[in-house]
Amino acid sequence: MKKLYLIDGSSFLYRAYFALPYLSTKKGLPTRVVFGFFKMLNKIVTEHLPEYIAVIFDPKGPTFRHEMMKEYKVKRQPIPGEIIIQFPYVMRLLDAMNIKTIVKDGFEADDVIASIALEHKDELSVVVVTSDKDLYQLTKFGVVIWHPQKDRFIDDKAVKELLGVLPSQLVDYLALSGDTVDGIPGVKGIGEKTALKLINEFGSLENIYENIAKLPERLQKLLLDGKEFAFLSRKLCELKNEKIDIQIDEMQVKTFDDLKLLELLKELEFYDIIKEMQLGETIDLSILEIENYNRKTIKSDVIYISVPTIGDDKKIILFTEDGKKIYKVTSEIENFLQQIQNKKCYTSDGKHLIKILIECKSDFFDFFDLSLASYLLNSAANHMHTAEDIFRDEYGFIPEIGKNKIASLFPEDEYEKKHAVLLKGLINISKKVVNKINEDEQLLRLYNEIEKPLSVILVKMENWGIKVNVDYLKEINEDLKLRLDEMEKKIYQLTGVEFNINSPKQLATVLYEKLGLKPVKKGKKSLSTASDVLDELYESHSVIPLLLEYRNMAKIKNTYIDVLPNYVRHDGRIHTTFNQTLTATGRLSSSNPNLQNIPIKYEWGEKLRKAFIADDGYFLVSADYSQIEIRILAELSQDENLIEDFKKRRDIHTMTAAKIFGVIPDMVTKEMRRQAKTINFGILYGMGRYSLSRELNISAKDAEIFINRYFESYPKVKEYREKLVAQARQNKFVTTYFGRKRYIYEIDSPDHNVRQNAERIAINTPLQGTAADIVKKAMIDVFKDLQERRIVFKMLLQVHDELLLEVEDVRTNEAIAVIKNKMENVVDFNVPLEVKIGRGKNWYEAAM
DNA sequence: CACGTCACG
DNA sequence: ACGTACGTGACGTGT
Repeated sequence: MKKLYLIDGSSFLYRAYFALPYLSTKKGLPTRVVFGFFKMLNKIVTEHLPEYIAVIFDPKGPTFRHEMMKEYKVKRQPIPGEIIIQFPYVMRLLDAMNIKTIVKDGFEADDVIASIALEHKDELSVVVVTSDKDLYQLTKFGVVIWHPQKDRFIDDKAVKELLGVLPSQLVDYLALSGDTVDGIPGVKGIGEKTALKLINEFGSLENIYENIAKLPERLQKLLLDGKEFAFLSRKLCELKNEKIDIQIDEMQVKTFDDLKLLELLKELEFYDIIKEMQLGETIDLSILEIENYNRKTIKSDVIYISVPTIGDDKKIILFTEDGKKIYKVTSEIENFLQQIQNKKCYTSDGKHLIKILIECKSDFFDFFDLSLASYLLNSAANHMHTAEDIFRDEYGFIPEIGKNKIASLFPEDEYEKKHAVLLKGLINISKKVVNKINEDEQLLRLYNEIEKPLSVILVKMENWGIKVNVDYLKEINEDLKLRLDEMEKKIYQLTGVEFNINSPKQLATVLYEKLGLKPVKKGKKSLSTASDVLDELYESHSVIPLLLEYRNMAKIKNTYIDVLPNYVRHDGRIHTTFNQTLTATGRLSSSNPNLQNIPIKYEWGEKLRKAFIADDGYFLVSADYSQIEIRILAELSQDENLIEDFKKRRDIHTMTAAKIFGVIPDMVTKEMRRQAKTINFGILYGMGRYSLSRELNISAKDAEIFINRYFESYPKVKEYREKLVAQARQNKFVTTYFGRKRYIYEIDSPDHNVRQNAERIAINTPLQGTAADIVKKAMIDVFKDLQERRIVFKMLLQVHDELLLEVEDVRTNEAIAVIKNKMENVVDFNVPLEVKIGRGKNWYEAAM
């Protein structure tokens, strides 16, 4: 007889959760539930070989609770958050495994399982996979239970052996003993032993109560007190036979969707499973050998180039023709570069290759930058799309000589060997990635028209660097040191203790225990001393203002003034690194050092920015988009009111204030404008009433009123936000104006917090991302125009909505006009873009 | 290496 | 009942 396996989904979820140790991806996504779920399910599929299979869940997934139990206020163990978080992944897993998932509105999983089992019990051998004792009832109809923990089949006889009662008595037994796992209350004070004795003596619940007088007094009392619960429990346990509209064909076992499954397993970082199942394409590494280039004639039209970073001075290039052999270029690099001018070249770090080209004074030639394409295809990946990242994504491991067996294949130097293996895999991946990006017209355009040309500019920016006045930094550092010493002493004086102010833990002890300050604002593990908390305590102790100032100064000293001079190279300039393939939204990031978070506020921020200077004969020019994200919101939502405000060049926060407070713009006070500004930003971030109330220090109710007033004033904004969430829910991704994609799988999470966070991401990403696209395109346009005009300039920094350039002083006026014009006309929106631009001998002046 | 904190947009 | 804004990078502390 053919086999039908009905799997109790929640049973698997819990089993996986409790049986395994904590497991999570690099980014912190817990994964043990999906892992265990897969293992168990895969075992069933591959070892039991059923012809039909289905997994059944309660209607609201793992968060389901019996409605009836709510009425009776029966407490069930809360669902572990881990299970809730991983539930969407389990659903994706089932989808990828092509296994029928059944969730019936209004029907408990148990009842659905029972109904289907009974429907098919005669023509199929039905196996119910569960550890839920409720379902053991089914054995009386010849249905067999597979218990995943005990790893055995259970039939009607086995039920009697295991529990001591017949399947037909099971409900009455559970009505008394309860089942904590399943949330069946049972009768208080009666455990498995007593229940068993009673059932075996009297047979049924009714019979027990009829003969209650025969029982000892203590038991009588327990039974009478718990009578309501006993019958409720029984009702909960009874399986209903419903009409479930599922055709047997729908449950037919199919082969897995290997591609989907691989994607998911990679995302969950289940590399062992990928290997085990041989899902990743196995690379034939055996033909690899490394040979010296020696001015060889390169025959192939397609080559893959890798430039390993060995040391600063030692340059080597590895390349391969059609993946047949790896060649090493250590000398004759110019000759090599000459030869490949007209070939189709691939590489996984374009910026690096361009730097080599520049160093070798070779002409620029075109190549395919795998990392940029890989980034566009999945910007939400939790890595930087380096060669290793891309390789690991595909094959599930990183070649590591020594640990890995492939090591023995290489007689050459280890470092090169590792790269040779990478190279071989990356060739295969390149082909796939090229195909994938060609499928999405918009991503292809982003690649060709934005990311690729931008990478060339970024190289130049990194190479140029920005001039820093180190002497000046040392000077103000002396000041800073003195001031910090003073403040330290004062803080000790005011608190009466000497302690490490930089230790949040010690500071918390001093503030909250020694000084007995307020019952605190917030705190998870230790009590928070964050600045917003201290702000609220501002009046309660004279040390608080000092602490805030001390923190600010210490931060600027430790993070900037002490550190930046170490980054200044012999040319007197700091060369940051711009990462083009990191952020989920499409922004750049800057590191080593990060020049996108140089302080600007307060006394010391100003002082610091004055250290970034123009060379003699140059000016720094700073150009920044004003309120670009709100303008983009106006354009994308096509909200007439918002568009009009910008068209008439009105102050947007004032206009918002006028609308939500119902006054004319002239009546808007500073405080009203401030609140409106907070709301405007909140809208961009998908903020809710609670966070707004916290931010504005008003009640949640008032915050809600504000938000409602906002949406009444800008109705299309509300629509647009809702549209984005709906889009995300449907596609599992959102896009920017230019079609940049961000996948958001969490949008389906049953966990309220996770899902709401996903919704905020869905709202914010198109706005932040479109801004990022616009600024990137602006960089390209500005660069090109200045270059065509032969203006001597250096593009130095991009700080999300600001560009900083160094321009020859004699043509600064012209350059300013060009920059402003290009930036404002990057896109043809209904909403005007506005750029504020200034010049100066230092960054502070330029951005004033 | 995680955490709390804080710098920027 | 709970916790609460998007995107980053870097520092010091403390396990």
